[in-house]
Amino acid sequence: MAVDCVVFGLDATKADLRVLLIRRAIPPFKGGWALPGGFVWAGESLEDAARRELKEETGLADVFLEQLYTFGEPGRDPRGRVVSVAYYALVNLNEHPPKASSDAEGAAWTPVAKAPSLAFDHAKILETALARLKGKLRYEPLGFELLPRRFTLSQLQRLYEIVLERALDKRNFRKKLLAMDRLVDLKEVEKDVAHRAARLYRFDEEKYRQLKKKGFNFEL
Amino acid sequence: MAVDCVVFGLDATKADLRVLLIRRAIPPFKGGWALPGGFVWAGESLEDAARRELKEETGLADVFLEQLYTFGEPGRDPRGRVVSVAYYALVNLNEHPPKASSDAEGAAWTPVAKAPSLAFDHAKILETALARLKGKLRYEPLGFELLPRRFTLSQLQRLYEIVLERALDKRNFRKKLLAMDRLVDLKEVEKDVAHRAARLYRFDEEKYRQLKKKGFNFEL
DNA sequence: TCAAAAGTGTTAACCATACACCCATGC
DNA sequence: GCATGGGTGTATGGTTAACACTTTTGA
Repeated sequence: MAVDCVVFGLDATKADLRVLLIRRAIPPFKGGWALPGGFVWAGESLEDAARRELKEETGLADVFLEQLYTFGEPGRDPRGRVVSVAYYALVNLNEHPPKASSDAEGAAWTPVAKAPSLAFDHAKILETALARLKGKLRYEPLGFELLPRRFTLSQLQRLYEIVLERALDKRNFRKKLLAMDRLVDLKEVEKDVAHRAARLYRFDEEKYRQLKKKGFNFEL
Repeated sequence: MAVDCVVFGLDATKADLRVLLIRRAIPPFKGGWALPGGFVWAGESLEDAARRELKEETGLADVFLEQLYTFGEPGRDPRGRVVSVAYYALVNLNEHPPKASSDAEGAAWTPVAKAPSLAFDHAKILETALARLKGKLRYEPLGFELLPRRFTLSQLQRLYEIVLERALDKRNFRKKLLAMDRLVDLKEVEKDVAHRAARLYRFDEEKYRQLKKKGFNFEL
């Protein structure tokens, strides 16, 4: 019984979506790239195991984490029958620089488009996670997890464009998001930018939870 | 490592959604109601295990089956740590009368609204499956799995109304579904009904698969 | 003064919704 | 002939989509 984590991060400056990979320190696939993960302990819940492995292997803690899918084909692990429950996590890359430790000889934020070949069936897990992220972003405001707490509307739009892989109209995007009334205008602007400074916003989680309970629809 | 199955069936005549429950033949919870399921064999995939258990305990085979969620809280099974991968299945109740066998002393189609208390954390699994069914029905044409191969538009509408738990407008429903162009008019009508006979349709799976590849949207 | 990104409204097409009556059939 | 459910169209309001220019700032 194992868990694996697909951790997505957004590099706001370089405009690409990245995934956190580790180099395996132990066989099988020693030295190869893989998703962070490992075996579940006896008294531990699956989500706790995922968070523990994430912490151990990459230093990340307190991130958005959700169950993705369970992979259990008999031949997926050369050591024998290992069923793995995959989770996906979303983090803001700038606030969460990863550091390597114990099980992993290193961790690296790799652009998803350029991911190397991965150990086990991790390529398939990554693909499943990407599909889920794209699907979910369209009707739930997951995206905020990938941004800093204070962000501009352009950053938010860029995020949607990167994940959904298509261009969005600026005016329509703003209209729609502001109409959703989930954003709080912080009445502040960016500093030290070489162009007109943009307003900063934050996501209003409280309002979001209330509306979600009522069955509100957040489709983009 | 176990699997459990939430099998939904639609009783077209009585207009309710049912779930297939078994009476446990062995401890723990002997004699209590539970979802069909059991342990995964060594060389078997998770989905194969789910199908096997379904066949053994209820006689059902060749049904629509999809992974739902994995439940792994340490205390969920009194025998010790058992992680269970839950699947949900959709069947047409009239074409699939269940029969009991081996592990189960009986299987019964129970209206979901009146489900008895269930063994293990099966109530939670059922709840999760219901939420998934409702959510998915809105943007994927899952519903056809619950109907006979040949059905009327009224049957289809009733299904949506039962699962989504709200009334739908007849004219708008027909317009929308016919516009989706996923239904084949069989140029036949019902027989032996005490009112005007309705046209029969079938679902066009081929067209559906093609459109799905192109990212078409089936929202109702 | 230039470059770079922020910010802002209007129009037209489309889609969702609300709504009521006649039709075919078996009893 | 009546009860039952089948089948049909239109008008309105709201939502989405397309589209271009001015503003602010720092270098």
